[in-house]
Amino acid sequence: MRVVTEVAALDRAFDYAVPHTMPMPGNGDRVRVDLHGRSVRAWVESSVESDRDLKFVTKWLGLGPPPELLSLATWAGERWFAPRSRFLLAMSPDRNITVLPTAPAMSPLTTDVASAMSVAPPGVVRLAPTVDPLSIILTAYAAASAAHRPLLVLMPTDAWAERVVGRLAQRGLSVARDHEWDKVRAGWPVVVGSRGAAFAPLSHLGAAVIIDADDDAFRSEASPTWHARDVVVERCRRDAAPWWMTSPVPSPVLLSCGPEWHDAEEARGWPLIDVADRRHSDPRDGVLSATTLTLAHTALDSDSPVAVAVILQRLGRGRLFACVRCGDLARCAECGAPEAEDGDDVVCPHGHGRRTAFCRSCGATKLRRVQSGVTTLARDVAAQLSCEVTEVTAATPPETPLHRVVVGTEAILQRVRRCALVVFVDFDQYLLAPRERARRDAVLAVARAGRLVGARTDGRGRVVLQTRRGEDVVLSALSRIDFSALLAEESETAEILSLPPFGALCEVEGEAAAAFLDTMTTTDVVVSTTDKGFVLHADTPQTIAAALRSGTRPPGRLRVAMS
DNA sequence: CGGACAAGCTGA
DNA sequence: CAGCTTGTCCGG
Repeated sequence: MRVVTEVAALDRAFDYAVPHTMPMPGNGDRVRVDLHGRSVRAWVESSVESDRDLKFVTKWLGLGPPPELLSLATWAGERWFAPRSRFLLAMSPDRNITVLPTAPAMSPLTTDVASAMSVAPPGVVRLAPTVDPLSIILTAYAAASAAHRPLLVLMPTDAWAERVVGRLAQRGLSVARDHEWDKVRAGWPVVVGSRGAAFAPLSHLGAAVIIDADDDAFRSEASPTWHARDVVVERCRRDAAPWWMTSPVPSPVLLSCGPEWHDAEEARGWPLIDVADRRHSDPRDGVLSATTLTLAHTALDSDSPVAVAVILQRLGRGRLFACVRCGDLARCAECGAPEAEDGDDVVCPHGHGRRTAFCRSCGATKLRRVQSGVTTLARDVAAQLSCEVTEVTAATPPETPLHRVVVGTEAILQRVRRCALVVFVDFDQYLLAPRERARRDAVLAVARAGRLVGARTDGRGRVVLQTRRGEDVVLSALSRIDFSALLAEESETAEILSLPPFGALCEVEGEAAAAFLDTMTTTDVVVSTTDKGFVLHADTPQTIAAALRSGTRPPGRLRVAMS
């Protein structure tokens, strides 16, 4: 019997004999074996016999992934240059499971549920942020039940997944959460989860749905940096199952996965968006502009428990300098990054040069160090609105009671369900950020904010973007709810730079990186250096993975992040 | 990865 | 030469 061990550094198969007293384990099952003096857990890969004198399997531990998924783990390992065991672990239960419950039959849709279905065919669905995705999920369920196979649904957060479970159960569907491993493995009709559910142990998919597929939450932040979108598309391809993936503004990578569909009335599903241009505002105004203040007071008159959410995208760790007179932040003229102090000068942290310290907005020559961050902002907002505020960051415990005004980072968009007004205090932090992704992040943040305030057709909530920029492609796209120019530009940049989906890249970092790359024998990848390490470019991830496999790993730390 | 095994060092 | 450290090898 051939097994794959849990030892990540040992990504190869070993053969063992099964004792006569033990029933023959199935492929994918978990067993315990002795390996070079230690006892390790392993997955059964195949039952091939060997004529060598083999050690015996010590114990049968329980069920593992269905046999059909073993090759998916191999595929993922090759795709993201990682040991198979990492993915087999993601498909396995966290405790030993030896028996499975009996899965309920797939119930047909009742007529009222069927009438709530959308007609979107499989593919990428451009779905305005406030539009309820349930109709897409039900459409996919209909497809899955026709094939008598389960539906897999991925939501960006666990909280949202939990709400979807409730709503589907209400409609009479038998739903399992992804962490209910035994139910999933037994073939429950619907499985709902977040990113990790991409590896849910279903032998075959009937259909799959990813809501908000462009959300960052779908990429594993730890190595291996796999993406749920790619895993689900691959699973659907293998099972010949249809998939639906939604995004308010589908990225070029998402669009490369399949055909795109959208509603002609799309703009109605976006919130009302106001652009508060602060270029000519009185420098003595506070952090909230006059326009914002008026809207905030209207919002406070509403019956929404949380009325106003003020969001500051977290600033970099460096010290910030602002004009003593008008308060404008010292920023690099080229890349927009906040500048740092160096003697009497300020310098760009990205090496775009130095200049004598003066304010670009009002010409004053005196800059002072300012505290950036949520606490300062909260104090200023409280003073301007003369009311109590609650600070909300990722560190805020979920049970914290909220005042009617909340101030904080983007974590607010996860923490607050509804409010009347969302204010992006310094929207330029997105627009001026040097990162390639910043503009997309800006639009997605506004889309998320839209879910708190509701659609423009409801006419109640709104989103305010405070800016000092005049012409900007993001601002004009959001004002008109027309993202075609933005998408064309994004796609063009990706094509010119050979970024996904037009090419693949991979970051290689760590003390062993340089020595490791030297051992590679392939010439199909282009290696360039960055401040942190190296970036590999090639036509596909498979090309990069093959190049990496042609090398040998020297001792030392090595981090490989494949796109 | 981490156990096995060999070779090297130390002190009585 | 026992007892311990350090380094390399390799796993069924």
